[in-house]
Amino acid sequence: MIDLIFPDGSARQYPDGSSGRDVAAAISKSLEKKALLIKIDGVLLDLDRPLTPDLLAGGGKIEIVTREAPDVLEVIRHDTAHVLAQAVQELFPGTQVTIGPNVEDGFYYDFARDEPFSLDDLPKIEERMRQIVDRDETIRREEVNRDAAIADFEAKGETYKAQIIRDLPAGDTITVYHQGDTWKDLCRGPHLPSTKAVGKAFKLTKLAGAYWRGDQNNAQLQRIYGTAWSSEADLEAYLKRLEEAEKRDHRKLGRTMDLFHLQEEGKGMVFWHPKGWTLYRALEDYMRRRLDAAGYQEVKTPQILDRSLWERSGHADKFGHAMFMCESAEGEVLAVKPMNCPGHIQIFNVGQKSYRELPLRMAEFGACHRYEPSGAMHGIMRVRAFTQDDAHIFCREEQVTEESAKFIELLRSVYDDLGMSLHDVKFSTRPDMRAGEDAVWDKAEHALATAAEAAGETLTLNPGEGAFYGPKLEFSLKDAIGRVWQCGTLQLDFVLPERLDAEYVSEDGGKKRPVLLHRAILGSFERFIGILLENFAGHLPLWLAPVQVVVATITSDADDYGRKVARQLTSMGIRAEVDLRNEKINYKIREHSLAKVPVIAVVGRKEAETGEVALRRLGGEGQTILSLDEAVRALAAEATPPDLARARTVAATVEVG
RNA sequence: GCCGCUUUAGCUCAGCUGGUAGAGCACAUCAUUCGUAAUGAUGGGGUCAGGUGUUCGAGUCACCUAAGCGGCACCA
Repeated sequence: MIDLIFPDGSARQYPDGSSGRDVAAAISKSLEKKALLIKIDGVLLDLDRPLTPDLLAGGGKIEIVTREAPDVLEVIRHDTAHVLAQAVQELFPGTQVTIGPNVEDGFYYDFARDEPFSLDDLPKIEERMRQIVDRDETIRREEVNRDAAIADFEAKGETYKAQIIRDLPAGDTITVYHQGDTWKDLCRGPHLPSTKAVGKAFKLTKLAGAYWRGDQNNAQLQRIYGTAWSSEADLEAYLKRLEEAEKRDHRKLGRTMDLFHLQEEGKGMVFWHPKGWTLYRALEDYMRRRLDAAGYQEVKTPQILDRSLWERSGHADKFGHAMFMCESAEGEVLAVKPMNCPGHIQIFNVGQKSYRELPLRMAEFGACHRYEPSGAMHGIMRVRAFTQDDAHIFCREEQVTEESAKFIELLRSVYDDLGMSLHDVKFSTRPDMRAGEDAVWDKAEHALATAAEAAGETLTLNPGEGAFYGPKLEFSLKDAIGRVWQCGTLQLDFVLPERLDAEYVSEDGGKKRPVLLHRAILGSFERFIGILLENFAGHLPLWLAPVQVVVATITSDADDYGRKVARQLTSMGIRAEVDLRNEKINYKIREHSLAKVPVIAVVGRKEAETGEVALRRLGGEGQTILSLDEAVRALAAEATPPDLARARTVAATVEVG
């Protein structure tokens, strides 16, 4: 007999070899009908899996899992991927299956087939998938012998599957799942009991090429992405959400808000229009104040520098293919800077530095150019010409922890001011192609991880993804449709100071190498502004909005007063425009609302007489009537950047105290 | 860079199986002076991404190139 403990704490015995289905059936017929999986000690298992003693070693706590359980969605998605694979193989004989994991909101499956799938194939595949669901094919787990399984898949021409089995660790149990009598796939499971349970709340969403095992030296497979949900309503809601998110695309907002454009002659290079540049400057001014306050010194280094410097730094070797080179009339070859660090080290190297000057924080809004691969470009988020909010902190080894903590605190405060929340913080360790001794890497990785953890960060390990000169922390944000972008970064570097010969005089009078911290908070202004736009769907906070207030007149009787209102706002530093056009107020409001102007000050004959303004908020319906003085004061206060607002509060407190 | 898709007026998009380009918005002019998301009329505007080919004839078919989009790979 086996002993099982139920969620309410009660214990019951069942005959050896009982499955979750037997247990559910013993409780009630309706539960058996609804049961899809079971959970033993927190682990999901097939409903029909015989409960052998080894499965119950963890105590034998059982839960019967039905469609409503949140865990089921993951299984539904994975099963939908299997149904997809079966449908594809039924419709396109000779297509090999490879892997089909879940991703956020759905799944994909990679296929090997000489002929490409076309978009027109997707509805046909979906139709076949629905048929497979209707066929209610039993899904059955089978443990198989490794060699036999390899031979079996080889015989079917499934070389990728055979390869996957070969690469599984020696002791692993190899399991195959059958869907009906004719189709099977290598899989660890668990799965639903039959294809009927998968349901039809799925949709194939996109087609893409993807390299086998993520390596571009391997064959390129064809990936079909899909989404799946436990109910049609959830699917509908998801598709609706996607549609809404697409409206927040920064490329679209850039056009409708007249912020920037890109064109063929400057691939990956942004033309900032007046309004976009105003936003950019508001952000840059803010960052400059924050850096000044945090003890950074701003510098400016040359845009192009002799190739030899990049050779010494190691960048030419690793990134030469992605650097823009230029040549003088005399034939000297210079590189357009792809980054600012070598330049900053040159400044550090002038004269003698004492340990007393460390930490030395050198900042630059550095315009960098990189020849990014054509397929990598994306709106203004991934471009070839961009400006980093870059800084390098030269410090002593024992200052790394404190400087890292200070940086993380600053980054958090900036993101907070900008209304952005971090998606995650990754810790990237030594890559295969790198500079520096392993002992140095050991030290650097340890120091950076310890510093980050001391600052209270939860890190996601990202092995092998560090910079060639050191490990890094990556602070990522999400765009409108959930893609993750690295923005902030903190990188610890023992290598470049060595290569470019940076040194300081230590307490004992000897020469020492400083440790170099590379860091950025926004990452690049271009990317960050893109994310900012998507995050706010264009409804920027007042202090960042390019046009903060439009004064809109109702009739020409109010023209003089309208001009006066705009003048007063402008005199208080508010970015205000006046719209005197002979258009209906409805039209003006619609137009400025579409342009995402946060505040419209409506003035007609009434306001001109009383000396008031009617303020209308973007997206809002009502209006607030204030006297002109009050309105100007309130808007000026609201338009104050958050750091200056804090400074004022502090100043006021001091005065009162 | 790789795979797939797309490219028609400033923007969003129509254009059937090849017969010589269309709408709405925007823009200009005129009329309208109006109270919180589109006033009306008139008008101008296109080497149909670029190139080569097939054809009596190409926006439409084929091929090449480029850019953009969705992924993959890359990301100092």
